[in-house]
Amino acid sequence: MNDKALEVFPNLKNRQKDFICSIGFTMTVIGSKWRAIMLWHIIKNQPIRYGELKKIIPKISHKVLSSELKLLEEDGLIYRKAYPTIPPKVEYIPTERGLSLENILAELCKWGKEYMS
Amino acid sequence: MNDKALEVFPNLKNRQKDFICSIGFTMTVIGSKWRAIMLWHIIKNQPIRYGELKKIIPKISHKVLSSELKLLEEDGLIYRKAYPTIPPKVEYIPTERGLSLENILAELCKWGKEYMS
DNA sequence: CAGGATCCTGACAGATACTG
DNA sequence: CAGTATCTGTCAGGATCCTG
Repeated sequence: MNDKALEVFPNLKNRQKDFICSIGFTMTVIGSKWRAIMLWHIIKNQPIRYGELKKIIPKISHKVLSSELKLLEEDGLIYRKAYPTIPPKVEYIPTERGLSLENILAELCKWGKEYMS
Repeated sequence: MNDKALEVFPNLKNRQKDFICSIGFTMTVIGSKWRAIMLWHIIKNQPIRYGELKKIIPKISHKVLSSELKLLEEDGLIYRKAYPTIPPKVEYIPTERGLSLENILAELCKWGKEYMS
């Protein structure tokens, strides 16, 4: 039942096992406190560097930012391009799969805007 | 900045205060583990009774189901209609505001389906 | 600059039992 | 039937300091 999902999202097995419905599955992928926001900004500002992302989302901690970036990468939603320079430089860009969520994120953004000034 | 949001979603002040972007706001409303799933089934099976919802989402516990229902009600996304009979009967139906999320939920469902069999 | 390593805490979440 | 009450555990998320 979830075999296909686990094939495509290998690290999912460490997070949640069985999804009664596909909404639960999608929410496991983007439903954390920061992941949707991060993916949104990565899409809108690609390529974006670690520090820039931190500036755009100031409230997120380094630990959460880096661990969530890793999860997004493991889920194949973003791609991490590291330049072996000193000081290091890392850029993040969305993958095709990440871009497939753009419409949803845009809708989330739009809906929320109606209740904010 | 969030004054309007707090007006319309009074109980939000107990959950999260400042939203850097509207995606974060929307996710606070529907981004929990169960809330999106619950709202989806309430929309699709309205009016739906407590026990029916529990059957559709078997993995959720009574405690979480009832507390999340209360949150959905406080956020004005669903309406709770209680019949003062014995045994009690309660029906849940989406409000206009709840229905305004239907498209988003449908998209979440559609996206997830592509990765499940 | 872009993180990793630790340590810590409260909110989320589950199990079970009970009730008007 | 539709929930509470209680007790417990887990884990996302935060603070802080360290490093190639």
